[in-house]
Amino acid sequence: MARMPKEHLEARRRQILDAARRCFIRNGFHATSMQDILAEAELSAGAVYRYFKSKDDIIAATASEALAELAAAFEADESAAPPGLDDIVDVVLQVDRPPLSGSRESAQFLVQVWAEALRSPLLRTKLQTVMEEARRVVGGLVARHQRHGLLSGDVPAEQVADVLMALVDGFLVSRAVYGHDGRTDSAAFRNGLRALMSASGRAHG
Amino acid sequence: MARMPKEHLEARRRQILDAARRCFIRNGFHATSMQDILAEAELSAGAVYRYFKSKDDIIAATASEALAELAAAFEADESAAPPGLDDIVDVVLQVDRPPLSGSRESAQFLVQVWAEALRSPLLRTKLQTVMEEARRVVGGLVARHQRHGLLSGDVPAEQVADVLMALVDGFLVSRAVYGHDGRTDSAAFRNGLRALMSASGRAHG
DNA sequence: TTGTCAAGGACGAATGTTCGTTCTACCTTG
DNA sequence: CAAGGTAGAACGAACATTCGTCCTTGACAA
Repeated sequence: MARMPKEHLEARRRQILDAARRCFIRNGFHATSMQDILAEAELSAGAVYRYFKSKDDIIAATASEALAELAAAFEADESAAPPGLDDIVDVVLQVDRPPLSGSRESAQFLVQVWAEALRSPLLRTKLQTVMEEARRVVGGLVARHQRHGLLSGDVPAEQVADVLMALVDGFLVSRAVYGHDGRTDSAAFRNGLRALMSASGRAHG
Repeated sequence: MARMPKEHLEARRRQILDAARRCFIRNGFHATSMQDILAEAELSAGAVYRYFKSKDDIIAATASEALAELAAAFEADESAAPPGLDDIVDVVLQVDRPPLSGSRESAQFLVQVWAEALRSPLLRTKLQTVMEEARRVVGGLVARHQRHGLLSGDVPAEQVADVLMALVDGFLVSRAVYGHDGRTDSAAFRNGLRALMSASGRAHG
């Protein structure tokens, strides 16, 4: 019996997933062909189909991985020292797998995942689960601030959490679409958010 | 000569674009086939190809239309009475073409457009142009608030504007992915944002 | 250590399908 | 009735996937 070390099996999977991810970022899930992935991974069709049973399988695997990284970034924040509410955007900066990409690519891939979630009920459910958990984490953060009197307790923590989550998503969109200019600099973003958070309560024209 | 009334030509275009848009929302640009569009529009291939020279042409037309609607929503805000900063999200609620969809579908389509902008330089440029203009409008709104002392003048208006723009984008993502629950209710969202904006300036744990 | 072997792994041409698009014949309209 | 509009079959290209073949690997006996 010539069974190869299981680490090589995992390495091949990684090789394929990374290549596929690069392709998906470049062209989206459905405009990249299998041949694109094969070329990027420098493997033959037969080789790839040994590790994944279909293209949809590869799509699901890469998307799930991205969501898992996003979830991990939020969960890491829960146990860590509670940051200021205006640091929330930095959470997404942790979502970044070194060998592949800078944070820009991660943001771009997440945009593709959102789009795909609109047509794949399974992926959609996974995404909703991850964001539900993230909302819980951020909601706890908000509630803590409310208890410390740093934030009005009149408004449900969840509503504020939803705003912060939207900020994260919106920042990801900016980063994905506009790239690395001032608009996607997290420090400038945090600065703007801090200014907004210290506005006088009644803002009306 | 049997030239048909020009209004019918425009009506056919509209019919095709609307059908295509519905398909694109349902399945994304590249997972919907021409046959899907033909069936949805209840037209033959020959008919559709009289009005659009390719599928990419249809994609570009629908995407441009969506961006134009987004731009119009922002520009409408510029001339109108200046709303409170926390009303900014309502701007996107105007981006909604009646016969086609509720605001949910518009949000879903915009997510698809974002994803497509990552692979189409032309669409990307258009999107950047629209958002640049929107940033100018929102930036002016922020500057006005700063002049009235409702917002600190220490921070560049653009940075605050970027945060608000991200809020809009993030709200669109929520609306697209999660649908019509509390999280996508603009009133609740505005409520949360208002709470956040009246936080004490030093928010740190 | 080294030679042998069976099974796992990789390849790439082949397959059937589906895609976007075109073409020709027919119909409708002013 | 002529020109514009429509239909739907037909086309080649490109797609995801499979298959037969060959190569590589690790286990094991000597």
